[in-house]
Amino acid sequence: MRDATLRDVALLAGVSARTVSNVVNGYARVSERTREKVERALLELNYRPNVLARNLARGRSGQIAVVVPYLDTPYFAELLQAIIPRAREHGYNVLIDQTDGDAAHERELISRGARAFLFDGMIFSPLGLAQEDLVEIDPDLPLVVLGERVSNGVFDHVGIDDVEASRAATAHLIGLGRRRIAAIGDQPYPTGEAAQLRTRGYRQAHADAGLPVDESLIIPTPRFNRADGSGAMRALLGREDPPDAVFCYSDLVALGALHTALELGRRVPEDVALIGYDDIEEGRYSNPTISTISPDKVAIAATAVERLLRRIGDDEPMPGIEVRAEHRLIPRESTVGKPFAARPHLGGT
Amino acid sequence: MRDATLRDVALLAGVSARTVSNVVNGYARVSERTREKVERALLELNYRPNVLARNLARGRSGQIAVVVPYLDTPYFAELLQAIIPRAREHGYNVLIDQTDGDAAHERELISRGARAFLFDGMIFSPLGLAQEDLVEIDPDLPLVVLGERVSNGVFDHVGIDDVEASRAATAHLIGLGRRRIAAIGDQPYPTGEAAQLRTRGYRQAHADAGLPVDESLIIPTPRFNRADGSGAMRALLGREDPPDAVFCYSDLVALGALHTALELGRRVPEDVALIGYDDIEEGRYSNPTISTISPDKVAIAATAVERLLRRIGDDEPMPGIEVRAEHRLIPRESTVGKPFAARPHLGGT
DNA sequence: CTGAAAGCGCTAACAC
DNA sequence: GTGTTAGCGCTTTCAG
Repeated sequence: MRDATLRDVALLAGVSARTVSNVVNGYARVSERTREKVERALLELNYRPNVLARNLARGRSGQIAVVVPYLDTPYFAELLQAIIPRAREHGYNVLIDQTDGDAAHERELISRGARAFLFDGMIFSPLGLAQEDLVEIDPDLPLVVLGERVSNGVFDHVGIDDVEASRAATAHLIGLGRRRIAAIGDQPYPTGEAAQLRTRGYRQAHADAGLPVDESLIIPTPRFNRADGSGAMRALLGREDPPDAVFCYSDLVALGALHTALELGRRVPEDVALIGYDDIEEGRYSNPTISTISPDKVAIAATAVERLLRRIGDDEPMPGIEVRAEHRLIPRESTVGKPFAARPHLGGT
Repeated sequence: MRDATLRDVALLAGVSARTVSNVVNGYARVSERTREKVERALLELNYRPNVLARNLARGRSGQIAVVVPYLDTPYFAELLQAIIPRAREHGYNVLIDQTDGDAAHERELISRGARAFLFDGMIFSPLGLAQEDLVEIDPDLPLVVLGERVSNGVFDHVGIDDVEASRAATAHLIGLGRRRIAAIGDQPYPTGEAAQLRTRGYRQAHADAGLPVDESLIIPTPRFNRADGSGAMRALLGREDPPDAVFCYSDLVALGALHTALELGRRVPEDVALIGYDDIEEGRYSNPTISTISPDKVAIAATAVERLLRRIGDDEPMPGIEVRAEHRLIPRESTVGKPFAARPHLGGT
């Protein structure tokens, strides 16, 4: 049997479609008697509004898109986990897409998706697209960008202060007495802005401490994953003058680096200390556990959704703003060692 | 400026909406001349079909829902990663939802979502819902269930042979000479069918080897995550007669157990060997790496999507079938030790 | 407070 | 081949 439509309900209740609609959506005041009649009919026919029709009539899709480069990157998975319930609270469904960092795909989504009424707005974590590409987006598309870009005034941007966080991470290593500190994850090309901010913080920490930067210790990697960290670490440890500490641009990189360091017989942190970035759960269970920069993901998710819905709600395009979420440094075993184990102190001068 | 509609294009091209629709959708044959005219108009107006309107007219939503308990569980993330491109190939968008294992939420999705035209079909990995709950679903909802349930004939089911995989995992440990083998992850209640299948395989391996099962070594856990594995391992190692091997019902459980074993000063695999389940990437980078049961996720994803689309396409409800995906056991360091390290052999009698 | 009716933009009989 | 047109099911303006 076909599902009941609004009209069926109206017929049964002996009222017009308009009134049923009012009841269903809680719009205008409906008299007590009418409401009861309608509600009985609603129940009897087990009515469910057809979302498609509703949205067509309303001129919106009721969905927001969340676009990330990779779904199986724990950081994004954890972020999504926080975004979905927030969106749902506000009656929005979440359409997820992964771009694999493909610039064409990212551009396509930005230019077509919203216009096709696939979604009303988008939370976007760009990878393939450089800052300059983002200026060409449709200013009518409600957009919130996550991560390390800076708003250009047309979309909102939410992220942490990457330069400062990276500076703090590097300073933490310096404070522990490390002097040859490598950095894994630089991306010295236009789409690598995220990485470059971290490199900047790394340099700044060195400058603050009056330490020179050995450029050969800054290792570029195509992505921020385990394999990248592993490969870079292997190269670093193969040198005659290996580093005594490494600032990794993601926890995944740190985990890959850790794996390889141990495999090659190095002790962590005694021989080489490691700090990551993102604070994914995995880093709390590795052996040793990974020190990290912890961005406030819940706040990022909540802010992103809140800003996006506000943009969707406003007809006038509103100027893009910049939101800084909190972050903190969490020292764990990969820099400060096991809590109760007796081991030589490496810190101090 | 408002976006161009089909009608605008028709007007400009001097044809009817019908013809434009034909061109856009590649339906009936259109004469070369007309097609050209239309395509020029299409381009000139930069036309994009309104998906909402199209779907309303077609009576479908063009979306499939993928419902998993937790998005930040690597196994699900990896599965989703494989599902999304498959669905997209066929022109479907993927709506993702996480239920947190909440039975009410799961039931709600099953009963309402499709009827509201939110999605045309659903790939579902149930957690809160017991097998018996699934029989009550709308037989008209195209549904593919993932994981450890068995099809009841109304929906399709795709998964691996859990009993056999679990038997093999346990037999692997027995073959290495282990005799006191614990199992972490049992769930002796109606919604724990997944876990129970694994326990069954565990028992079977013991029976095959003529070994008794120490019931106190079967540790139930509420979920399959790191914290569960860690807690269970702590309890096991606190006993006077600790196990010399553990079969963990997920890699996450194994990773948590590993963390705690090392923390308590045990050597893995010398003192206690560990095997997991799922083959998530994390297990290939842990120290030591985790032996595991590897389900063919790509095949599972492809099969699930393919079956679902077939069900969506068929008007007649088709009988649910059972699809078994491949799996294999991957021995890694957590059972067989480091490849080149000199260490005492524990195998043999 | 409620009814009638005009769309939302597209698809797909049904004609010609 | 192509045009006409009646919906898809809901929202919402305009009357009353």
